[in-house]
Amino acid sequence: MEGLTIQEAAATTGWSPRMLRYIERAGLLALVRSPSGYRLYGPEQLQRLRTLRELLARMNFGLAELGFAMRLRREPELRAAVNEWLDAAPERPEHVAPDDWLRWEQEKHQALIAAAHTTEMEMA
Amino acid sequence: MEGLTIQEAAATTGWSPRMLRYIERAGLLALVRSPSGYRLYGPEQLQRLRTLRELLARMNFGLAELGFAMRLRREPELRAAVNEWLDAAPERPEHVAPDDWLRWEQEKHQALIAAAHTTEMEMA
DNA sequence: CGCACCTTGACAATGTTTTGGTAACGTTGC
DNA sequence: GCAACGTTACCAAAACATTGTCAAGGTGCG
Repeated sequence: MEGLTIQEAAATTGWSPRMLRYIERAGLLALVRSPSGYRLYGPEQLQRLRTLRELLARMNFGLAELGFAMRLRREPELRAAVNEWLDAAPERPEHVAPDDWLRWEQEKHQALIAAAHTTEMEMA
Repeated sequence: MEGLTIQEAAATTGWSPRMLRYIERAGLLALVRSPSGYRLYGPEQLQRLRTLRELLARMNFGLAELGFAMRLRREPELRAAVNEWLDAAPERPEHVAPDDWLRWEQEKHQALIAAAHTTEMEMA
């Protein structure tokens, strides 16, 4: 009785069973297993899964990116290397639009969104 | 004369001209432009591009991930949200293989590589 | 036992990112 | 002015991420 099965968890979190397995495999959620190997979802896991949904939707990124963020925490070498590279940024060009790249991350999506239906620009 | 043109830069860094434009657009490298709009690559940029290559190859990730790392630096809200979610990790399950997820990031590749042609396993 | 659930693994459809090519047009240098 | 380069903008192929589905087999329970 210690926890819901995958299908029940799917029902209450909005993820599909397939995705729940994917998320576990991605290392984003650790689960207890029943003696026979069934995944068991406790209240904490369920909460975490719901929060995860909001997080991805709200901040506009995906599981892969979150996985990388996790990697950055757990691999000091990786973190160091990435930071070192990013720190070396203060570029030659004095005249750089500092928020230029920001557009990029958004446009990736908007490009398609815009293509889909050309309306709905007011939502922003 | 202040800096190489894109094709010259490509030649000395190993990136294709196409990729050099992509990298700039991704906000990973800021460039000076000539009066007529030509991208100009100085020694620093060239060095940065070479370093970038090594970094990605050595730590096994891509431009998108680096872009996200950059996003994490520049968007406090994002960083806070991600950290908050990850901090809530100390899971129910006491018995978690701590390096389990690591396999994932690697297997992603191997899966397809193996599927491609079942030969050529010796190349590794 | 039988039925509905679970497991892993594979194959595939879809969506997105990465990368290349090409077209249309401006720049540089001889 | 012409050849060889640069620019942006677009289309397309390849790679990867996301998601579904199905097969083969184990588990739980009436």
